[in-house]
Amino acid sequence: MTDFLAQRDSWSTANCSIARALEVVGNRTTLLLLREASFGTRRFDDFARRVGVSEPVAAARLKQLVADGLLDRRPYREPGQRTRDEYVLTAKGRDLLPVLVALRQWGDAYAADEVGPSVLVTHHDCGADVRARLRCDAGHDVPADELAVLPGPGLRPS
Amino acid sequence: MTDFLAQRDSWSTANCSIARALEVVGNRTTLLLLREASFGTRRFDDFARRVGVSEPVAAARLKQLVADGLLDRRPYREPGQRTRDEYVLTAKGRDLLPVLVALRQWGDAYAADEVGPSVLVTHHDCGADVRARLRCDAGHDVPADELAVLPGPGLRPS
DNA sequence: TAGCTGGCTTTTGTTTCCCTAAGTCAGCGC
DNA sequence: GCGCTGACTTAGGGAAACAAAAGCCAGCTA
Repeated sequence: MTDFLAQRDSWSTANCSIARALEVVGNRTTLLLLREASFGTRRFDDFARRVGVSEPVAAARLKQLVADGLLDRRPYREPGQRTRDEYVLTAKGRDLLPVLVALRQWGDAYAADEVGPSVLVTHHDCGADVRARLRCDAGHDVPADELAVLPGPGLRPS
Repeated sequence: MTDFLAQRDSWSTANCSIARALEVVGNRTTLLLLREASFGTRRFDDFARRVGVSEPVAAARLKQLVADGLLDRRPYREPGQRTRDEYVLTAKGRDLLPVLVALRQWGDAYAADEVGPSVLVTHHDCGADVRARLRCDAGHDVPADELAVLPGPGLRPS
């Protein structure tokens, strides 16, 4: 980490994966729409109402999420209803679930109601609470102070 | 999940932990400043330059992060230099690391350079890559399709 | 004590995000 | 074929976030 920090100024943040991810989801409304999609919401006006956002904004953000490949838009038909479009998470969108779980976990710990969180996320198979944990590929749980940051192959001089 | 969705409209998102977390960190610059803090950056102008943000914005966001308890501001002194203030992560701020790791992971997978990510996060003790994983308290790894969402104690009627 | 440097603040202007209110359009039920 | 409903789009405007440029101030160094 010390070595890393010493050469920290030799490269730019142009290739930072966090910054790039935030260009796609770095905005409140987008993440809340993904929350709703993960809850199973599919219809346009449900998204707008449940997220608490106006229709023009919901339309613009949903369109962008489809363009970015996080949501899939496809026609569906309920009996006795006309054909509609629904929005469902793609694999790319589902892969953001750890971000949402980690945010919820932090919010539960530091910004929740006194009575507790409004939503519980559990493991469907066993009923236990689900958390986002840092683990290394060798299988260890990794506390924050055991993280090391190193320059990677995509490092660019600034 | 189906039961949950059926009653989804009976409560509001006023007590959503994700929304509350996003009121603190739901903005690109704030998360990038926390990224820098997690890399070990401490000085004001290093934050501004490395995040790529103007000084007024860096000053405002850092002040807010201190007010929110994610960063601690304290005086320090390098030999031969005058006293300065530095910004270091608090426990509350460190608890956001899973969010940053999850974002980086997603960015590495879907938005990284062809040559690879610019930064590697590893376990200091064993050198293996670190990831944010969903795990339940019973110890199982939880894939996205095994998540269940249930109403919690802080649920509010809308 | 005069200058230099780090760490901000002030000013001004632009862009992005979001709102409300109203309008459009397609298709099903009647 | 007429209205209704769901799914948007258009128009107009306010607030927040950001940038560039410049100024201020404290405390070392000389």
